[in-house]
Amino acid sequence: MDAYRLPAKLLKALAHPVRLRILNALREDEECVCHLTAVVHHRQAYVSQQLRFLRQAGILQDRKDGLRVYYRVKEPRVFDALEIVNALVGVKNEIAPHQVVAACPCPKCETGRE
Amino acid sequence: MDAYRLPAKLLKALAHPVRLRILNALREDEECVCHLTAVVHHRQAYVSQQLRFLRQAGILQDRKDGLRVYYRVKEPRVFDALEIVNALVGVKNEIAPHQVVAACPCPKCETGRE
DNA sequence: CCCATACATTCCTTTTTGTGAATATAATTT
DNA sequence: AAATTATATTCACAAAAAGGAATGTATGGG
Repeated sequence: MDAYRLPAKLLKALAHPVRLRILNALREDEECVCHLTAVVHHRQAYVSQQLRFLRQAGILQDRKDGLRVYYRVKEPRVFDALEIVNALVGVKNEIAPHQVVAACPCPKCETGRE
Repeated sequence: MDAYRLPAKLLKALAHPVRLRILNALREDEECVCHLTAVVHHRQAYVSQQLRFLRQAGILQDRKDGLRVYYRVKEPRVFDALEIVNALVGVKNEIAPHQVVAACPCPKCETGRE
């Protein structure tokens, strides 16, 4: 009967400030955990927890490459939904094109620093 | 700093099966509490709780008319967001054009029965 | 004024979620 | 193989949400 359980579950995964922030960092490209940790200003273990939450909700997908794990958004349409929500509450979050973070040792930040 | 708190709060209000069901009943028009209670198959007090939740989140608006209180969705754009979410999880909830409910004594259901 | 009806609120208990701390795993380097 | 680095998991506790039950309020009718 409940055609509402699944969407509710997805919405619940989205309904968290830190997770929204992570998703916003994944708007244009995949990122490694160390990068997300730096961007989001939380401990690595905590970020991993939220990433697992988003992964289990089917929102994120991960890819291993050596020591690093890269996360990406499975379905860009989530951003369409989030943009509507942002508009409804009068918020616009800018899409930063891969913020290079000093604390992040990943290749993408490395080349940005060169 | 947190441009993510507000959207997260709105999403949390949406992230609940019963509340989604209520919203779906409000797709095309306002409805009174007694009608929503009948449609949603929950106790009136419980429905009132969820309605308050949605009202406090700024999603619903109420209008008094005699004994009855009619609720309506403030911003139809929430349905756009919800439709994307539904599509993402592979659900489509049909828009029933004001289901006439036997248990509901409101004028809209009355005229439907005549 | 009393009663019935429609809706709201408050209180309480159970369950779920949030978050920190510590620890585990797995690939890489030396 | 040991150490290092990147990431994941587990445990414990606090905080919040879910939901039931009882009760409160307000409007309209007799």
